[in-house]
Formats: sequence, structure tokens, C-alpha cells
Amino acid sequence: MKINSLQIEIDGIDKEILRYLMEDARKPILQIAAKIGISGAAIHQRLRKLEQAGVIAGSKFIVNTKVLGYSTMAFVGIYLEKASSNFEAVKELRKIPEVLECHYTTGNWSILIKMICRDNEHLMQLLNKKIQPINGVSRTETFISLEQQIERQIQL
Amino acid sequence: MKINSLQIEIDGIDKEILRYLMEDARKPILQIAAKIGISGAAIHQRLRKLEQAGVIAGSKFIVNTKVLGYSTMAFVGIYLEKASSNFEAVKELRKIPEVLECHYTTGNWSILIKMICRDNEHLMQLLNKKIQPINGVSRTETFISLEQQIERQIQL
DNA sequence: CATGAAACCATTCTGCA
DNA sequence: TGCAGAATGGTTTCATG
Repeated sequence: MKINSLQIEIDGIDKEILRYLMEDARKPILQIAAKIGISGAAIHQRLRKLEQAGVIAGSKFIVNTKVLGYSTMAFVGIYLEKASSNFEAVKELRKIPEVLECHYTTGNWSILIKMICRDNEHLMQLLNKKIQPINGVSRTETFISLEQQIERQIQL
Repeated sequence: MKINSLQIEIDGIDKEILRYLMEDARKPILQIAAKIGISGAAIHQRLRKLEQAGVIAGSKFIVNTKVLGYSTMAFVGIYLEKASSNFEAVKELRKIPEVLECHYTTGNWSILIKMICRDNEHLMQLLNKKIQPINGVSRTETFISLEQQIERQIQL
């Protein structure tokens, strides 16, 4: 592993370890060790280095939101009156738990958010009662995801 | 935990367990047990049920793409000549590793994708050489995420 | 990066309420 | 049906080479 000022290079073994763990964060290290032919301790050492280098941002359990009753995913482009009100708007958006992502974007809008809702009515209520009233928001454009056809992380 | 035909209800203890694991998938079950005051065995039982019910979709290691040299995230809206070419287009998009999400959306475009690139030039090359040439794609609109200000899962 | 020992954790089973 | 306790087998960590 080579560390430049900003970018880190990881070797093939690191990649192989990460590939397994990106698929299943709870996979036992010893099983991975057996598959790639080095000791479990060596993998732990590499993982510690990758963590220190900031390559590993953590691990997460993924919850199936559909099963919990959230069936509508939507993207909402938000126009702001002034780009300078971005900080305030994001602060408000953060308070809405259904907002999963928020991006400050180039192009038409100032902000693009991804949100998850129980149904279309829930989405409409959030738009009307939570998002549109935010100070500085002038207009929104909504795109409902009828189907998420790809969902993955970067391939190593 | 109550199981309806399609939607699952999870109680406060389930939520607490999941909250810990959504934050850190490798957190030892016994540590969680100690914090919430029930036995490790009980947590295992609950996790098994949640898994059977489909609430848990898996666990993932999260890799910091910026550290690996991917500094540009972009959303691309794709217009298709015919909506019916969606399936073929998605098949091609799946072959592009930089495409992390692909949604079939209502609104202006047929498809909205999220992709990650090394830099703006890399993004441009992917657009020109990989995405625009896909059969059925008539036009694209690109939104670069200057900053991702929110990134999280649904709150339980 | 490997080894081996020690500490720790996960998992399963049994009994109890 | 849900939980606790105990037992065992596996995992992680640490020291050392």
C-alpha cells in the first residue's frame, strides 16, 4: 500500500479482502483468509492499515425499506432563490428523516435530494408541508423512481 | 414483531438492535446486548427473525471512494427514444462499473443514474464513449454533485 | 507476513416464565 | 413466544520471530 498526499493505492490482496467485506461485512476474517491463502492475522493488519488510511469508511447493516412499508423512492430537484441560502436549506432538510441524500449540484437546481416515502401521498405531504415551506426554496421538480435497477458500490 | 401480508412491524428492541448494526455492522452482539439490557441469545433470535422476514437485506463494508481517487459524483438523466428500450439500455449501463445506481423514473427522463468518476474528464469520457453510444439513448443531462451534504439510511 | 496463546465472541441448546 | 444461562467451538488480538 502506497500513500500519496491524497490518493491511496491498494494492492490486489487488499482489494480481494475488501471485495468480500463489501459483500458481507460480517463475513469471518478466517474464512476470507482461507480463501485467499494468507493468515487471519495478516488480514487484520491490512484492515487496520486501510482503516487508518481512511479507505474504509465503516460498515453498515442494510435494512430493506420496502419490507418496512417504504415503497416510494423519489428524487427532488430544488430551486433556491439565492444559492447562498443553501446552508440554511440543508439544515432544514437534515431534519426530515425521509431525506436520505442531499447533493449541492451544478445544473438546473441548487440541490438534488433522494428521499424515501411510504407512498405517493406521503411524498406529496412531505413536499407540500416540509420541503416547499423551507425558506429560500422557490420551486421543486420531482422524479419518482418506479424501479431501482442498479444499486452497488464501486468495483475494486 | 407482527407480520402482516406485506408489511412488517418491528418493536423498539428490534429497532435498537438495528440502529447499532446499521451504524457498525461488525459491532459485537454481546456489546449491544449489554447496552440494551438483554442477553446475546435473545438478540440472535431476533436477528434471525428479522432476517427471515426480509427486514435485513445484508451488511456492507463502505469504502471511501474519494480516498481511492474518485472525486466526482454525478447524476445523469437519460432520454430514451422509446421507453421500451429501457431494458436493453440498463443492460448496457450495468456493464459500466462507474454506474452505481440506475432508476427508471417518471418525469423528463426515462432513466436517472448516479455515477462516480475520477474527475470531470473521466466523467466526460464515460458520457461520450460509453453512455451516449448506447442504443436508444437520445440525449443526456448531467448534474455534478459538488458536495454530498447528507448521506444516510432510513431512521428507525 | 506467520505462528501460537490468550481473550473474547457467536451460536446453540435447555429450561423457565 | 420470548428470554437467560451455560457450554462449545470459532474468531480476534497480541506478542514474537
